[in-house]
Amino acid sequence: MDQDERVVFVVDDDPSVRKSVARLLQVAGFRTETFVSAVDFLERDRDSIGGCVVLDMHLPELSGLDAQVKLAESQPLLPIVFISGYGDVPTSVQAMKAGAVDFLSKPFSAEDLLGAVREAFARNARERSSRFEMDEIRGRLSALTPREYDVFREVVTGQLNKQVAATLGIREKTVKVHRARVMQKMSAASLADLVRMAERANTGSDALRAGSPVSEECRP
Amino acid sequence: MDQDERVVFVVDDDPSVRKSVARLLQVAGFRTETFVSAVDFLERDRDSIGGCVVLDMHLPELSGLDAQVKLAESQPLLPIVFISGYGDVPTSVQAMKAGAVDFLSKPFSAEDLLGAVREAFARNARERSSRFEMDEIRGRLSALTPREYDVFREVVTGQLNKQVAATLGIREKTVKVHRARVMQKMSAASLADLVRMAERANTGSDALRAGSPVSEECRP
DNA sequence: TCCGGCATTGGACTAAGGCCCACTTCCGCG
DNA sequence: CGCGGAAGTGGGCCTTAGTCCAATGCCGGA
Repeated sequence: MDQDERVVFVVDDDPSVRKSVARLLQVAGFRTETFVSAVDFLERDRDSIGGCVVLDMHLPELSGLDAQVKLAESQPLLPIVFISGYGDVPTSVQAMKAGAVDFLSKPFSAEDLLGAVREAFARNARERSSRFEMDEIRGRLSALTPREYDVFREVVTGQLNKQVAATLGIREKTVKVHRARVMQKMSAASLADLVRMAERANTGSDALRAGSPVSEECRP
Repeated sequence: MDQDERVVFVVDDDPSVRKSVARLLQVAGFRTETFVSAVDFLERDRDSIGGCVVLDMHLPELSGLDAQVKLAESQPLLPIVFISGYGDVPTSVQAMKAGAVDFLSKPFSAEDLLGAVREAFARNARERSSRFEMDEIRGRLSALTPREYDVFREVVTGQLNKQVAATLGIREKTVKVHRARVMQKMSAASLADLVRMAERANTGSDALRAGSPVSEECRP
């Protein structure tokens, strides 16, 4: 799913735009797939496919913004480059706030589109590799038995075996056994490794949540 | 610099806008300061002040976008809420790409402005606390002697004292001494703590850089 | 019912880390 | 030129951590 599974999905109801955009991207070396509507596109199986979406803002049935929301809910997260004929400011701002890579007004230059698509690819690659890493860690984490997980949590917060034993109400000896198994199952060469894994497994989901909730700090 | 040092800086060349925006924010409980031009604002001493900026896009001398760039170069990083009379799409997109919180077209509703300012405050608070934490760590880090720093780097990658001694060409005994001092100076209660500090000290500057550079992954 | 996974503990032993104290060398600074 | 900080070295002692082998009790599935 690595190299050639990187596609630019072009979604526009105007055949001439689809054609010209697709050609432009193909000439630049991108693989493309075109869709007439967002609904069509969303029906396509996108599992384990990387790349990005060039999405027209004004589509029948499902608008660009709605498609963006739907896309954000599904896996894998494909960055969006919007293109729009008579784009208005609020729409473009909304799109950018929702994480779009760029918002190009037609007519746009080839350089602008290619630049945006490249940026989208880069973003997708980052997102992808960080997700891959996290899935890897989570997978190993799920292979831990409940008790091992208990020990894991305590250990990565810096507790000594003795302290872990006290909190869990077991012998220090037992903690050692669990701990050794944790290190094995997590493929951690050292405690430092384990701590780093714990960090990623957390910061990952936090990062996704960050930004939206209106917390306490926004009060005047 | 905590509670009351949170100000909304309102920058607009139109007196009536300044007045109404300031009043609106004050009624909502925000402290405000108004400026006629971006140049004026940039001259103000903003050290250790939190809050955000409500910035008009169309200003004489220095435009909103230019002011945004200048502001991004200086400390502290104040989130920007743009307001614009006849905003065009490319400008708004550019502003959002450069990290603006929102881009409101005049006339805008009180709710929209207040919502944006609250979001900006929240973002500022997050940025601030993470920066504070990082400064704290960096400060301690800079208190380490060169040798201690060497040991620190090796230790947080999970090397055993023996291995550290080998790479540095010193006795394991000496490593232990340095290591102990590192733990003290960094106020780390455990190796896990130390590793986490090392992570933050790194991810911090990385996070700021991320997003802009066009790396290798963007090729088709 | 028997087997395997899980949790638990024990003993013995080695390696590694932490702490206390003392001592030397080098180097810049007053 | 002496002083102090930084670095390196050493011994001793204790605590922790890691490892190998072994064993018990529990529970659910074949």
